[in-house]
This record gives sequence, structure tokens and C-alpha cells, in this order.
Amino acid sequence: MTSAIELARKGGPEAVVLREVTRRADVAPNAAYRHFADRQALVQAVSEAAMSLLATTMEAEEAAIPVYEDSAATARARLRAVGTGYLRFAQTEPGLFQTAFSVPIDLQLAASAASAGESGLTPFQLLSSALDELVAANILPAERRVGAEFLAWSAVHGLAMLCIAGPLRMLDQEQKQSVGNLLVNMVERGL
Amino acid sequence: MTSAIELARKGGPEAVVLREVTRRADVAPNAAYRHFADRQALVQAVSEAAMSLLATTMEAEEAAIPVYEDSAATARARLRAVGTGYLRFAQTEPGLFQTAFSVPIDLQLAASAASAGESGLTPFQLLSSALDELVAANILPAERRVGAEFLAWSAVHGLAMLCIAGPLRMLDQEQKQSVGNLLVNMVERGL
DNA sequence: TGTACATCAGTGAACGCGCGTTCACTGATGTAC
DNA sequence: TGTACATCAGTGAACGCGCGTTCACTGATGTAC
Repeated sequence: MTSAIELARKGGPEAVVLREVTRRADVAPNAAYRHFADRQALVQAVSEAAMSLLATTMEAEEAAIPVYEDSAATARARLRAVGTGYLRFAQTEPGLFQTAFSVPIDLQLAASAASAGESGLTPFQLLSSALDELVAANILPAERRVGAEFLAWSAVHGLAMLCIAGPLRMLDQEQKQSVGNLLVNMVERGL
Repeated sequence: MTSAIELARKGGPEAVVLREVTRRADVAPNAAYRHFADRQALVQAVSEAAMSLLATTMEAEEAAIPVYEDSAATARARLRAVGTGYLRFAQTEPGLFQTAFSVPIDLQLAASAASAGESGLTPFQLLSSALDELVAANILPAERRVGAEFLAWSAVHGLAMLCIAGPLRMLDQEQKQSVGNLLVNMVERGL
């Protein structure tokens, strides 16, 4: 139901109201039950679609990095791209971003199918593989690899939150981007 | 209204329902309007109270650090305490934590009065002064000081979110604490 | 080629629900003269 | 010392609202024989 995604886009998870969705689709309210068990299932579907878009945005950011001779430089750029893409999506599609995370996420299971980007990887998997490359390039010591997803993810996710609903929401786009850069630097340095 | 805080404690911001609050207080629904302009104002008040409790938890964590001869060690411990206290509050009072951030926060203005801890400082101010000490102790280069609040805050806030509502919510308390430690390490190293 | 039947998206009407909020009013308490 | 008055927390009844969900039903489409 594309009209549900439209609603989530502006307004976040709370805005995806079953009756409103059917209204937009020019359909009786109960027609929704042909496609979704209940409202919860509808929101879940939107959440997965949003996750998939997030993954796509991250992939696009990765695709934009130039080719370095140095594999270390490439690995670094990859990690940065993952973080930057995440932040970009949160900023340009705050409603979808919030909807994506409004529903409990299982790391391995259900998250894989509908939540993947064009490469078939979910946002979490994109981050994971970027970190793996960092280890392969001898930048990240292997003993620091364990749990590193959650550290990097936390930093970037927190900034996204503070920029969307938090005290950083009044910063303009440029300022946000520059804080985003500082943050990615910090992660790169601190991991 | 202490029953509103009770509701927010378990259930978060959405659970602070005006009618339910008055029910708990054994009072007619409209009696609430003697004390708050509308529901929004009620939630705002709870949010500020929660902020204040967060500040208090952070202060308690700071108070628990031993006295080092080395001012550098003290400054480091302070920053760690600020982060750890933040995470501790988020973990032990997730409902209040979410309520605290469910309302737009003005960094300087309204945030100061009702949202402070026993020292009179808000959570943000506690973090700020910890960073100032880090600079004073020559650990943090002054040119990196600007914006550092938001970097540290992001990391810790993001982890709190992932642990409360995100994919890390099924970790047990011990695991969360250990990830928390890793995160604080990363921030300390990366700032 | 025609008939019987299953499938399935959508219909129309109705349900109970709990919410936030408004109205005019009451009754106790403190204060001024 | 007594009376008049303001203040203020709380009352009781009602409002409109929009929600998610259930019910029995319809009508078009495809498929089997």
C-alpha cells in the first residue's frame, strides 16, 4: 500500500492510520483487512519498506566513493559512506526513518527479506561488512571488531535522533552535515 | 501530579493519558485543567521532571568517582561518569527517559529551570562542564572542543535508544553494561 | 462451447471505545474591613 | 468579632471525534469439467 508509505513519510509511524490509508486509496476502511491482518501488520510492512529505502540510500553513498589504490583508504571511505548515508536518509526522510525504527527489529531474522537494499543487504549488514573490510585492511584491530557494529550504529543513530526530534533539530542542513562529519570522524578514530 | 510521572515510568509518553492520570488521582477528568492548560502541558511537565531525574542520576555517578591525584584522570573519570549515568538512567527508567525526550528541547532556555538536578545543572550542562574539564586538563585539544557535546551525546543517546526500543533490547543488563563501557571508551578515544 | 464453482478485492453498515475538552456550578478556605 | 468577598480545587454532565475492527454480503475474474 503505497499510500501508507506516503503517510509515514510525513508524520512518522503515528500518522499511518488505517482509516486514513484507506481513504487515500479511495477504498472502504475494512478493505485494508484484505491485505493486512491488522494495523500493526500494516505499520510493520511500512517499517520494512522504510528499512529497505534506508539500505538503498546507504548503498548509493557507497557507490559514490572514488576508487582508491590504497585498500585502507577504500575501507575507511566505505565506513564513512555507510554512516553518511544513514544520516542523509534520516535527514531527508525523517518520517520514514522514525517509522523504520518504530517497530521491534530482529537483527538476523525477519529483517533480512523485505528490509534489504538493492544489494540484498540490510542496513545492519552493510555496516557489518564495512567493518569487516576495515579489519581486512588492518585498520581495525581484530580484538576491537566484536561489538563494533553497535558502537558505530549508536553514534550515528543518536545523532540522527537528536537532529530529527532533539535539540539539534533547528540546525540548518549545512550545520547538521558538518556535525555529521565530525561524528563520523570520531567514530573512525575511536573504534 | 505524581501519578502522571508514575504513568510515564511504565509506558512512556504515550501512557500519560489525561483521563487516566485523573483516575489515579481519584479526581474528575476535568480537574486536571486546574493545574495544566492541556494535555501537552502535562506531558511537558512530566518531561521536565524526568530530565531532572536524569540529571540527578548523572550527578550520583559523578559523586561516586574516587579522588585522583592526577587531574587528567579525574577529568576522564568525570566524562565517563556522565556517560555511564546517562545510560544507567535510560536502562533503569526507560519510560521516563523516553518521556524526557518526547518533547522538543530548547538547549538554553526552558531546559534550565525544572530540568536540573541537585547541582542546578541540566544533563546537557553536566556534559558540557565535563568536557570543559577535559580541555582544562589538556586531554582534549581546544580546537576539538566545539561541538563535542553533540558528538558525545549522540553516541550515548543512540546506544540508549537501541537498548530500549531497538535491536539491542534483548541483551541482558550485563551485556548492555559492557557495550556501554565499550562505547564510552570509543568516545573518550575518538573525541 | 457452455456451465458450475472457487477465489478474492471490495462494500455498507454498524459496534464500542476512550479520548481531550467545555460548560456552569459547588464548597471550602483565607482575607479585608 | 462578625460579615462580605475573592480565590481556587474539584464536580457532574455532556460534546464530538476518529479510531480499529467485525459482520454478512456483492461482483468480477479465472478455472475445471
